[in-house]
Amino acid sequence: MTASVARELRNIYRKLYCRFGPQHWWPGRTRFEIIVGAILTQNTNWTNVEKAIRNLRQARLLNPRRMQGISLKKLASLIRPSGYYNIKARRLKNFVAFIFREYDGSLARMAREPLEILREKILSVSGIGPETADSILLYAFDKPIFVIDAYTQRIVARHPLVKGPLDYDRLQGVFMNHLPHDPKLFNEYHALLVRLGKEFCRKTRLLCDACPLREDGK
DNA sequence: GACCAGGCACATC
DNA sequence: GATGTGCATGGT
Repeated sequence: MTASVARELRNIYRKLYCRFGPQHWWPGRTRFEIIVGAILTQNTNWTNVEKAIRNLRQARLLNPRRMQGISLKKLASLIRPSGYYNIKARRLKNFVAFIFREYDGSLARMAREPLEILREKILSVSGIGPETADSILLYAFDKPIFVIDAYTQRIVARHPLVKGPLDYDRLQGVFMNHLPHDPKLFNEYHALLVRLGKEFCRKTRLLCDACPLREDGK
């Protein structure tokens, strides 16, 4: 743990918060809706996910019991706007089956599981990788874990903060080893990084002059 | 019409 | 262990 990295991480957070304000994440009404959103947003624009979630809400499928009872084919057709709908339908089914197998269908019971054990179990569900798992842990269950996504990787890669490889676990360690383990902070920080990424750090664009991190970045 | 979006599993070398 | 590929829609 180096003091300079900790200082810079706080500095970045302060700049982002001053520039963008609170992001009010996750955009979901219930724990289950957040879980569904986390799976549906895999490599997909959020506006497409909103359409799919709207369909699920209209069909009254935004609870584990009801989703368990619907056919894979019907579920896939409802989430079609979110893309990869066949795969994502299976992933939703996998997760629902997991909730019933491990927690008798109770998200409240699931929430009582300690972070490390819960993360391990969620990661064992087929279709749930580290980002989806951590999004669920942080945003649905309020567990203190930092979510790393493509935006975060791009932003850090273009900022002289971390040297060396930027794989998921290492990057997550950088944030978690230098910041207090506060779910509220992790929530806002990740949301702000996504906000920054959407505006200034797309795949083909470098940080431009208007970027709030520009002055101490590249 | 190309590119992109809040990934992941699986095949192949 | 690293790298490549399939999965798919809708907005810019």
